[in-house]
Amino acid sequence: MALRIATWNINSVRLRMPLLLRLMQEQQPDIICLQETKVEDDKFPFEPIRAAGYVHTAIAGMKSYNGVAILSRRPFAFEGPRHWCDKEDCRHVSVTLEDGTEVNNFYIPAGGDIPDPEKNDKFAHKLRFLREITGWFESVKGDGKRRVLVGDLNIAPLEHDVWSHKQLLDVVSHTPVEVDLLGKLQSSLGWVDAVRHFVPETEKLYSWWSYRAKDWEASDRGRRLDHVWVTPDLAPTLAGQTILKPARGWEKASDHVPVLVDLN
DNA sequence: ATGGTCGGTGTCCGA
Repeated sequence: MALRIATWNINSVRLRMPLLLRLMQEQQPDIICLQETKVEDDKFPFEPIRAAGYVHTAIAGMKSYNGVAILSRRPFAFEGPRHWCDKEDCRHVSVTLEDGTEVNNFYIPAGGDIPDPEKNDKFAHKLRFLREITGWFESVKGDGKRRVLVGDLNIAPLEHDVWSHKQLLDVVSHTPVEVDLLGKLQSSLGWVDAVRHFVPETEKLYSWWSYRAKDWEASDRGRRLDHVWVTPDLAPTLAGQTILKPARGWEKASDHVPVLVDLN
């Protein structure tokens, strides 16, 4: 059975409900993983989402910051949110589909501006978060479960995942220390980057463009911060990818665009 | 080298 999964840092699910409905109609994903929903669970806008056919939901939200959600047309089991770094800051939900595939949706800490964990607690948090989830996946290695990992990982690992490798080497999201830790996370279960599976590493690829550029499209100073990974047993089922760049030009756009992957 | 813009909330913080 085919599965289309989408990940999107929506930057407020309430403000961008019309865009979420547009994504559903245009792309017909089976599963949508959202980050930065920025809403408490009792205020989550279930009604329009259910009406669009996404009747299965797993959410973990808080006031003002962070927040993740999995919206699905397929049934799943939800074991509740997981907590990392001794914080309940709504950065991860995972569910298990009926065929046993586990879907993990992460919002990894952005890490602030200064790429030094000694001087910047936010960067220290980002590095610790990466180490903790790596340890978690290493601990479940060998359990035979098929897994998908998606989300705003807030790291652009490859040279051509950023507009200028040289100019971003000291910029949080592309520094060697976090790229190295993302590589260790990727090694934990041998995760396959489902988008780069189809697009050569020599080709520029972005999923985020800053709000601060006068003309995001003309300057095109993007970064690929949003990812879809699958465990090696799922790699043969990969059928396609879409980074929905036009969504950056939608009215009242998020600064991130949806990333979609098709599995057979 | 600098500052630029968003969203949610509250008169700033985090991205």
